[in-house]
Amino acid sequence: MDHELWPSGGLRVLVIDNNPSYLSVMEQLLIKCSYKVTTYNNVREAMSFIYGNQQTVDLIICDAFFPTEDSLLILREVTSKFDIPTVIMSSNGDTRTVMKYITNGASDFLIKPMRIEELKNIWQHVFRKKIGAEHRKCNSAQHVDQLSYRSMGINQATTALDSEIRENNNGTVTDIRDLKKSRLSWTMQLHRQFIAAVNSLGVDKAVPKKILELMKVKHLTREQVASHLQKYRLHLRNSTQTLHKDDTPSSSSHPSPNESSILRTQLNNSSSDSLYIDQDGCMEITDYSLPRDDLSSGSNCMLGERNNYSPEGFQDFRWDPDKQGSETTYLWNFEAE
DNA sequence: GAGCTAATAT
DNA sequence: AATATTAGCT
Repeated sequence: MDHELWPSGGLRVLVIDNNPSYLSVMEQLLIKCSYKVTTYNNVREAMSFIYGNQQTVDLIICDAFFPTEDSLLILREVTSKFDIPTVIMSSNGDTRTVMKYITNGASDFLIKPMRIEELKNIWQHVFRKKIGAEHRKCNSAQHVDQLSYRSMGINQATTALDSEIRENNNGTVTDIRDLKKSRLSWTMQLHRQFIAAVNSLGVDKAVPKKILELMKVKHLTREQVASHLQKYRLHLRNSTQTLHKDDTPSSSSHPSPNESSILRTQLNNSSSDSLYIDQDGCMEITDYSLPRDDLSSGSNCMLGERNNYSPEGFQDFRWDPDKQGSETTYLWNFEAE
């Protein structure tokens, strides 16, 4: 692995704060920590600088401006387009605010006034991102990564790696914070757990809250389940409709799919023992028993992680940020016509 | 507040 | 295209 990781002159940090005097404070502190510093006191200029220098900005420190949306905007933009680790700073550290930024991709949240000790440590976010990216690219080369980082004397990086990237036997990501993208990806696995929950409740009795409880997935929200459920029901309607279409061409329509508890789902991946293919080329879920790795089973996802607030087998969702092949994502196959 | 649906935003 | 969020309603 080629790690031209430490830029010779120090990591290049871009600081954005609407208060110029605080900007210079930050600058001095950061220079003491031997970073290279660029400062901006307004968002627009900062953004255009980022666009022009995306390869040479290692880290962004951005104040949470009063119009919250500004810093959120930067955050989303930067994390989604350039993948530059971004640290938010603010004097207001209430949980809700912090959550907002963290869930939108912030690498860290620092509370003003900044202590120099904290700034000394922020370099690790740069490597956390890189490690994360490479880790996802070549799963088999984890050790190489760790070794090379270790050999570079970046002990904290490996510590961070060990603690931040946790996977269990199923290859399931165990903590949301390992994932940089902020959008949930409904993988086959996650969808199966969803289906299992829905089925064990009964299709008509399944509501987001109950499903969420049954799924036992850490950090999954009711809203996300609701959204998925909405789409799932759409899918159900759609496929039952297409099943019945053409038999009553003009006279009546049947908008009510209150059919059965038969669930038709179509999967883009034929590797499941609980599925078979029917005439339509659809796969039908025939085994409603719960998958081995989700609810009910005696499974306990213990891998000695520290913040495991789930003694009873909670999982985090498994989303893969750079899935190109999408071999794990669930596909809704609607009729093209 | 929870849930549903449709519409809209990202 | 998939997911998230919002609005209007029960």
